[in-house]
Amino acid sequence: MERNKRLAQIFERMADILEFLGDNPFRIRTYRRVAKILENLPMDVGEAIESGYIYKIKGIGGSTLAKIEEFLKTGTVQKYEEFRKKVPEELLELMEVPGIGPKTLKVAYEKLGVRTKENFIKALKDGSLAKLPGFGAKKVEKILKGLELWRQAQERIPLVVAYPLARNVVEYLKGAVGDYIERIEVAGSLRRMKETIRDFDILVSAPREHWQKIHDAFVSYPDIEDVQLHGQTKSTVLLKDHHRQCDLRTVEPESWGAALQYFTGSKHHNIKLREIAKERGLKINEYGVFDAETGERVAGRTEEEVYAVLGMQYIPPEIRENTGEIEAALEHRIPKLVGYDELRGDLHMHTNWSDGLNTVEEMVKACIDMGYEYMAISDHSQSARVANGLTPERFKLQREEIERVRKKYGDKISILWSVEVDILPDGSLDLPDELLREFDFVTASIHSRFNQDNTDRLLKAMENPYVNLIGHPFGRQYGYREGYPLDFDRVLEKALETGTALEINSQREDLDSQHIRQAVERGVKLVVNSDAHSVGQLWTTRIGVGLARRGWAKTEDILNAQPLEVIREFVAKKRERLKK
DNA sequence: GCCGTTTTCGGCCCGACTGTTTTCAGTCG
Repeated sequence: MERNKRLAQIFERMADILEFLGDNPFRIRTYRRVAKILENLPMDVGEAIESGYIYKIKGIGGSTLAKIEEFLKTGTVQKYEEFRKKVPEELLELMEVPGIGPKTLKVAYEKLGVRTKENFIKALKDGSLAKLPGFGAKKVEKILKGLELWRQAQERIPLVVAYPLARNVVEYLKGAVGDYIERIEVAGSLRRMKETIRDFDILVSAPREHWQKIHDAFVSYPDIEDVQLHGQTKSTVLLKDHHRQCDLRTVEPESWGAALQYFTGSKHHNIKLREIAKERGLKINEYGVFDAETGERVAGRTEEEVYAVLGMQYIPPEIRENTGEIEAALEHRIPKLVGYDELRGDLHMHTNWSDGLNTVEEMVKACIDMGYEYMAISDHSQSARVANGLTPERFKLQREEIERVRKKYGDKISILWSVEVDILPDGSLDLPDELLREFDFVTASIHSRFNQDNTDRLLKAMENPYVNLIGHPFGRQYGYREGYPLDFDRVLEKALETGTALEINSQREDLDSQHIRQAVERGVKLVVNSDAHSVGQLWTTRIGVGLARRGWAKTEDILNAQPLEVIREFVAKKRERLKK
């Protein structure tokens, strides 16, 4: 899949260059769309061509196909190589800066001879850009501010970090001006549960006479670094935490659904939606859906209404990426995704026996509060020395404590005795089979040698009859640490063959939604876990369910959305099948 | 660039805000 990514980058880059050159905007859009398609291709491009899959994709035409074939043959695209000579790479980077667009750069390039980032900043500061027609002091100041913002917001933050930050703002607003608010929701990429987040969009519906009070309260939020915009329909602030930009928009209640749909995006999803609306003689914007002829309002109060009037099934926010969901909704074949309230248990958490903060009893009480029917205590095994991993002897002592807690809380929740056993460099496990067979559920994970391809290591671990789940398969922490190289296709195949599940690790965001979608399509079972090291981290399974939904996972795809008997059966079946 | 039982040519999503304008261009989401 590396090739897909590289090719997608080429198309994205060509779009940037064309934008700079002032080319036909629709051609630019096409290139960007192609890049997006390639990124989300469920198979390698070469395979997509051989199998004929690619010919069925709408949006890939003759000349795109020729470029793809050229790339497969020569490793590059001639047209791209030509384009590259026309613009300094450094300038293209600046297009990501808020306030700087292609036209600004082009003027600087042509009128001032700017060729580098440094040149550009100099032109801003010495006033030479401000003198040009169409520019002025304020514009320059805005761009300088944008540069600073860009530097800080370079890094998108992981969803699991962003989520509570946005929630805090919402809770604050509810407390401060809740009486005036009819509805409030975080929209944007956070609502879509995208793996990483750049900024927050908060949407409020309220009668117009209260809007100003709501915006006044918003810009008085205590953890603000800077107020950038303070209007009565839209305000923008910069939060201190991670320098995130946070927008607030207010709309009339009759526009709530249309606005929520609009501000949730994604952009590609919305564009496609409007095309369809247009075909049907409708016009759709953030205020509602209207008859294109008469201007009469046909929908807008709820999101459901908006999709229904377009002849579509309701599309859950998590899959609004224009990767097939719109076509599916038109044909009413969007599956019912696993729900946020459907998790019946959490199968991965640590206690103070290894590197967790809380006792077994504290974790159990917290899981009862979460409303779980079952849970698994899964401390580290011995070779995880930094994590205070347990030797077989200490596991026996731990088991005795779990037995004691079971007696106390057994009527409220089923406590599984589990382990996160280390997969050693040769693919063998850190504990003997005689001990592994005693556990109710076994998760195996890699915690060493992150720089090598670990495919064979994982495959071997999956062949052990007592291993039920591979923990954080890619060994990554989204936004912080790239995972090791892995042949995911082979992992999926082996998982299916051996009856082993793969973990959606909520805090690490490993797997990501594309992997999840592949697993779901292949029929591999998944488990959504928190990997909590304290009671305060148990909530994060909400993130994992969000990722699962982004990957189109249904209830039956998620093992821990099933009754305990199903999990017991899953464990027994593998042991039976691979009996030694 | 792509696309088509209303088109193989002429379309291609939509609105707000800002700054530099006196009617609009550029940028953003």
